[in-house]
Amino acid sequence: MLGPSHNSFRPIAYYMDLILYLRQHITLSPELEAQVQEAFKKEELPKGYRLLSPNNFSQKVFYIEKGVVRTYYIKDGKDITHSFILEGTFFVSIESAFFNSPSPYGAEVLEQSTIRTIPYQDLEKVIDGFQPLQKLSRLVMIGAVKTFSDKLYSIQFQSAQERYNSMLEKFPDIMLRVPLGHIASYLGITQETLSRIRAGKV
Amino acid sequence: MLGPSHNSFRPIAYYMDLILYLRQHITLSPELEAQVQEAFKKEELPKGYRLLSPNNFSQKVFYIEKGVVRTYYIKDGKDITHSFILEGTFFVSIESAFFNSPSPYGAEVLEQSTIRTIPYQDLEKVIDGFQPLQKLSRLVMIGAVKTFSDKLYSIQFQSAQERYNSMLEKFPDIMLRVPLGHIASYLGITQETLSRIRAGKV
DNA sequence: GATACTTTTTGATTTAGATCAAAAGCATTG
DNA sequence: CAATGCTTTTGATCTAAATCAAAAAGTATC
Repeated sequence: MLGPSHNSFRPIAYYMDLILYLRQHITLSPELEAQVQEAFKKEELPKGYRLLSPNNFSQKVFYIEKGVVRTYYIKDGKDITHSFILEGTFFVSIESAFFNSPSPYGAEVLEQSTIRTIPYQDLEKVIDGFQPLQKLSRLVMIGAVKTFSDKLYSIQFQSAQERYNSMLEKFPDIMLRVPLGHIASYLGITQETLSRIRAGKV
Repeated sequence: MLGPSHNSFRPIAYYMDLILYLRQHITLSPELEAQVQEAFKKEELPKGYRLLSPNNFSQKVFYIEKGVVRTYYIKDGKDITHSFILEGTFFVSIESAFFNSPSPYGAEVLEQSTIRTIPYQDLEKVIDGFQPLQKLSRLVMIGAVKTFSDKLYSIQFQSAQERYNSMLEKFPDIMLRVPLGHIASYLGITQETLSRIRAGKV
């Protein structure tokens, strides 16, 4: 799953239109803009809507204009949060789109969200036709690598307490928007431990 | 640190010339080939050679034609292996090259190696000039994302024993080429624990 | 406002793996 | 082939966080 690149200074805007997002990063010709508008289908999705199910194929690329999406997988029957994806972020199942295998992850909408969707094949065609998009797509990938690299570091080298603290610092808003259990599994700890950390009983 | 994309079926070739590598993935015009040959400086580096030091800047992009490189960082005074990089792989400090901050990681040569080097700025220029390279660089990024994603999964959800087993399975050669201590820190465990696992005393 | 359901907290116990310390194996070198 | 310096293994103890179980708090429903 290619997720957020939280590292890039994300404005605390609760709406990030796709075209505006692109304009922030590259110069859009009217032609490209039209193609993007056309190619990315826009949908309003309700809380709980399942964008993809674990162990299924999905070659769709999503862009969150508004809302929160959670990706997760099922390990030993338990639901583990893999990432939270906020407005202004692309995501896609790496496994499905790039490696042609089923996605181990599922994705569900946590709040009523506005999401734009495009099949990966179509996106590739659009990208190939426009130089600036090629550059942007590389940047998006770099952001994703950084995100994973940072998360790996935190899981491998930080204590539960440290991870909680830095999450509070980096994403104070997410802590308020999603239930504790999801936060805990995202941090790689149990809900009980997270509860104890919050209570300072640790 | 952008590391290996082990997922892509890497041949057990102990030499992977840069041009041959590129030819496997894209069509090289004679012009592009000449530019690549020119731009990537080739060096023979001895065991122990330090390609980059933790907490320094380095905007260089490396490609391993032959040998093994280890990236690591220092956590609480301890040297922790972050990745092993084998022949046929590009790597670069994400932090330095893309985010303009010092690299938390160092990199050292573990065996006498043949390595090609290019400043990131120069590489960007070459990439921008050639459509096929743009595509390839996206693929390399995707591979890196997958590698991190997989490693994150294994650290977060597999036991030490499981991680050891899957490493044995995926990279039997690496286990024979590098000292145990490096393997252990790469797996996120102590050398003692790894030793016990190997002895089946766990 | 009592009933049922969900989420969070608290408590007791267990465990995987870390830490500390030392012994055993293995190489290199003079 | 002793002497020295690594690398790996073994042993004893400790600890962060998991697990299991239940209580408390919060929210929604009739």
